[in-house]
Amino acid sequence: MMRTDDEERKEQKKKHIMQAALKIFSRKGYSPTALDEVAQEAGIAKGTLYLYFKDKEDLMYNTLMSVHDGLKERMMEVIAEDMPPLEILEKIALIMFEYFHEHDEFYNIYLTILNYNLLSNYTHLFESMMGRKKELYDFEFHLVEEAKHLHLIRDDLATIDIVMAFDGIVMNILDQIFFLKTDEEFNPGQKAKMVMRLFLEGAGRHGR
Amino acid sequence: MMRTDDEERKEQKKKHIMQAALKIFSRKGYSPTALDEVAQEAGIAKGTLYLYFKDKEDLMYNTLMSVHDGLKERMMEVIAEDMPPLEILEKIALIMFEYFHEHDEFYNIYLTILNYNLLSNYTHLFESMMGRKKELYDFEFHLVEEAKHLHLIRDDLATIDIVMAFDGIVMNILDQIFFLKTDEEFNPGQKAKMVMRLFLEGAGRHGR
Amino acid sequence: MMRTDDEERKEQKKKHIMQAALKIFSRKGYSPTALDEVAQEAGIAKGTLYLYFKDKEDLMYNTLMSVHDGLKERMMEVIAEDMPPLEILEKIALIMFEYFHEHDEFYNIYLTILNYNLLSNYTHLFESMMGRKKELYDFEFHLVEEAKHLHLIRDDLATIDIVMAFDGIVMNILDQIFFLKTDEEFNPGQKAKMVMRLFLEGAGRHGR
Amino acid sequence: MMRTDDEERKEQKKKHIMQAALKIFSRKGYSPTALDEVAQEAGIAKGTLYLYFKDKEDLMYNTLMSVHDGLKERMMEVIAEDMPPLEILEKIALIMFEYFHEHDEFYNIYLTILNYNLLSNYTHLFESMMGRKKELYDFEFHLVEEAKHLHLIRDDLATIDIVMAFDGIVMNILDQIFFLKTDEEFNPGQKAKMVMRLFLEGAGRHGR
DNA sequence: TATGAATGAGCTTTCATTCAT
DNA sequence: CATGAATGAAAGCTCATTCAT
Repeated sequence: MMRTDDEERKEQKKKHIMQAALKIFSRKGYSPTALDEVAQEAGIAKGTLYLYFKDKEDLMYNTLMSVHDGLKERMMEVIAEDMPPLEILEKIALIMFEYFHEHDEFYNIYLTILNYNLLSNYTHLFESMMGRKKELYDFEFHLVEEAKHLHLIRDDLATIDIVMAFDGIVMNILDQIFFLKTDEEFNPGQKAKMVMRLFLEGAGRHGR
Repeated sequence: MMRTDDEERKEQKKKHIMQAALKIFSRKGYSPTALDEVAQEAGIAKGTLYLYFKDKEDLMYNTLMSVHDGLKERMMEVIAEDMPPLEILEKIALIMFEYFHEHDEFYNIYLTILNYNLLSNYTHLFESMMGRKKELYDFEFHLVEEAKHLHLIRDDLATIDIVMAFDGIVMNILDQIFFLKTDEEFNPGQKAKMVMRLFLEGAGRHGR
Repeated sequence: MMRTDDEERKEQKKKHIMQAALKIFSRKGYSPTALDEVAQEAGIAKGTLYLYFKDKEDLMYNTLMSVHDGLKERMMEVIAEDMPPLEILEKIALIMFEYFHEHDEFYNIYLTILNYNLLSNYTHLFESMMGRKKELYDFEFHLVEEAKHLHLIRDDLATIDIVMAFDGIVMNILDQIFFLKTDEEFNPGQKAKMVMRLFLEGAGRHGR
Repeated sequence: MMRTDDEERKEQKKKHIMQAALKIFSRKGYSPTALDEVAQEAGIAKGTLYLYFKDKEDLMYNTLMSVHDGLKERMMEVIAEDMPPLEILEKIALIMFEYFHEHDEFYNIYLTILNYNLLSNYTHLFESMMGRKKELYDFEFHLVEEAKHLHLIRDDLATIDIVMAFDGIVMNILDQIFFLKTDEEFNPGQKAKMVMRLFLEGAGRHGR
């Protein structure tokens, strides 16, 4: 089946271009990135970009989505496993840490995703990313609810607040890696455990 | 004193322009914002912008700084008060909630500030914002250390992690307002209290 | 008579402004000169320029003309004197050397005048300067003709060519001062004599 | 060799653009020339200019240099020939006359070159042109020195003055063509001979 | 399929000129 | 008379997009 071969090759090249795009977008942001530079990074002609992507926004869109797909896939595997909700939450934190630690360049873009508001010119991208984010929140929401049910999570606080707190801790610990850049080696597993302790037990010394 | 009057007026006009700039920058981000639009929003001619600001970046810079100054001032007042560290932390959360709730447009810009990486083209802005952010972290760091000393905060976790967690919770709860836009009226005081409970006690049901 | 006083004052101020304009125009040329800078140099507000001159071109025009008037006046005095033609020519050279040596800033502008072609956008200025230049040529033409008549100048060459040669030597010796900037003190009288020798006797060693 | 073909074509197009640029620059001077007009003259889009030249100054620079290269080449050929110094000087005059007569538009630009002072904003251009001018002067200086040695040129006058005089005569005779525009056909060879006679023998009637 | 030269709309910035004070 | 804030046309330059090869 030649067709499939061709498609395979095409898909491969798309990936190649998106890798280059990720690098540049992540370094400069969307608007300041010139497609010239992306093409150069990918080692192709500028015109070729348009054989694989409709326009600049489409390139950005696909790059973001594809890169986010990697994260999502890893998340899916976890969800599929039959584990207690709090362990899943820890896994989520772990995956975030691992994934971003492995994919340096992804991080800035991911923040751009979350910082969706500034992309509001680009409706399509905006709405898709919004959807993705909500998906994760929804899943975490579901986990927390389940944990509440199992009396693992306090039930005197709104689930949504708890979800936001969890997500906030994870994201900021991540930021710590990229922003503060402490010398010590980053250990995802250890950090995920720490996050869970902070998240579940709190920072206070209550009674202990 | 005529001089002062003139300067006063000039300062006033600068503020006026920055308000317009804030609106547009916050809606579109830096690069996609055309100064045409800012001028129109401010009700002035494009050329007039250059009487008050050196160039586009200078306008962005001053707008961000001035708007952040408002927040910083409020923070300063709190710092000046002689209160226990945990109450100050709560005050910080409160101020964040109040300030951003009052200043809708500020929020996106503030995220842009935090999402500093994408502004790395604009070194001056970048470094100033970096400095501002570190200032706040440093202060929070100091508070947490003090609280540890007073046995109010557990001492088995790194202070920096605790600070990041606190900041993360606050920021994400904020995001909730703007992103999730739940119908219920946002009550800053209540939210701040909730944040402190979550932060100090954790989300878990341990023992209770 | 108040009127005359007023006019006097006005004329004085015009001169003052033109002095400033000369400085800047001479430094930068016409187009690159910003009226802001002229106003600043003159110590007045930009708007004030328009009370004395119709527009930028008018300012340039008057500045050039007025400054050229100074030279022309000196020339006139010479013409008035009743001297043999060759001595008048030497006087002309002398005046050029003296005048430009005294008025540094005038020189560039004067070259601009002569380099009239590039000012062809500015028709009025162009034509006036053209007229001025022709006047001088005409006078020199007349002198050479007279000298031919007196058998002081060879008559086997076209008068116009001789005039152009004379003017060319004078102008280039001038250039030498400003361009080559030899250290030795510039002595106008001596240079004028030298020019006349070169002009009349030639550079060759014929027979001597 | 495809590569060479491409480069050839590119070079050709560059030349084409510079021709258009020369036309407009020569008509209006540097600052008043709008690139729009150059593009129109060249029959291309404005953006295309930037594919061949870094910016406006680069276009000006290359145009001037390339056009001056043509003259310089012709000069080089003469220098290469083994001729007596005075004949070389005559050749130089001849080349100037021929070259400028053939290249109408070049002349104004050339004056601009010489009228270097007003280009002092544009340092790079300025210095290069200054260098070119000095080169010619140096060569002429060398010729005159040689001629002095051969007792062809009087030795009671400074060589530099003689050079300036020669150059001045040539330049002003040139000006005659463009400025005075006498109807009679311009005959470069004849003019060059006349210049040499004037230059060597002088305009005076001494003894003859 | 791939190229990269060419385009031109759109941007930032400058500055001669005006006019309310 | 004098001011200088305000204007807006016009310039240089960039870059996403197209298209002939």
